[in-house]
Amino acid sequence: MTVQSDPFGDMQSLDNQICFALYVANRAVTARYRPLLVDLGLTYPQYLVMLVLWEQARSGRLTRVSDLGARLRLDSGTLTPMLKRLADRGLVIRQRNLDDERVVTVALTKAGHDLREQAGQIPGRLLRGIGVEPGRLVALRDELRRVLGALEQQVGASD
Amino acid sequence: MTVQSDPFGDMQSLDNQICFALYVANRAVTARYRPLLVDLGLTYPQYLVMLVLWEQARSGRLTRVSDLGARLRLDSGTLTPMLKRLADRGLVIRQRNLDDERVVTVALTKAGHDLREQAGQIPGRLLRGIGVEPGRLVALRDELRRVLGALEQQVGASD
DNA sequence: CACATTTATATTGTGCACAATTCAGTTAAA
DNA sequence: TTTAACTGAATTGTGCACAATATAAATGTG
Repeated sequence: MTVQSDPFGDMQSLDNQICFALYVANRAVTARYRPLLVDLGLTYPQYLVMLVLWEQARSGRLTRVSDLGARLRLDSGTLTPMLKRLADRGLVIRQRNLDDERVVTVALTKAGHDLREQAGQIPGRLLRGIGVEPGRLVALRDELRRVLGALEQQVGASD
Repeated sequence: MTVQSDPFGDMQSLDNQICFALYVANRAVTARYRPLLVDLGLTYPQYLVMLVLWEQARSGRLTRVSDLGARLRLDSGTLTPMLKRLADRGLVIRQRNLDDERVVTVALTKAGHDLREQAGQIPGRLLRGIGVEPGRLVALRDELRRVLGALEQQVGASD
């Protein structure tokens, strides 16, 4: 019923099917996080930043804006205002590095650290809410990583 | 080296791995479309709207804003300004339905129809650029659909 | 040292997403 | 038929993403 054979760009071509599925799935999953994250006063991208900061805190290393950017694949145009909002909420502190004043380091406040306990419930609640077998999710994760790996390896070797 | 065993929310829990991978992969793929779409003067969401309109045009049915919303899972808060931009570029015409003035139908202009020919090259160019075996992509598509199906079936039966 | 280049972040502007609200128009009920 | 409830789209406001540009600081070169 959904089979098509149009030579031109239609929603049935493989690339469209995949990219559209990615587009919709990403928003659907983010929407699943939303009600869980409002309790913490976080958006999903903010939650990702906090995850990185919590992880880094355990390793004892200072986190720079560029570290967050490398990890989350976001640039300063996205991160700077986001981090300012997190700072406004008292979860992080942004400060210029004394050695190299171009660098801004991002550190957790006590409130930022403490939030981690509440956040601990989220993964379980989300997985339960999705209602998909873990095996399927692992398969999805692996397929995503494979494609992502291929995408990030190349520079711009298209055409 | 990336194995962790933290009981609290960290980037290594399965849900974070999957959702983060989705988040990054979606942006990476959209970034791949961008240089191909600038030739058409479209963003990726605009391209999706055009794909639906091209498809609908072949079936002869009129497309309402709510049809686009149902297909793309977007609400009027996103679609209305997007469609206005497409109308400004002369690709679509928005008009109130005479029978039911609450409804707005979206129709392609000649320029909108004609753009389809150029768009026809995009799927192939994108797939070639990704450099991943079609088999893998099909697997990814199917896994995405499975999870998406599970997500969209439920209402809010979480907790 | 002076000067060009590079690096790290910030700023500006555009375009999604989405919650919440509004509003016109339709339908249903009293 | 007046009113109440509902529907479909538009509006408003917030928060990402990202391109392009700007700024300041560090680094390299002659």
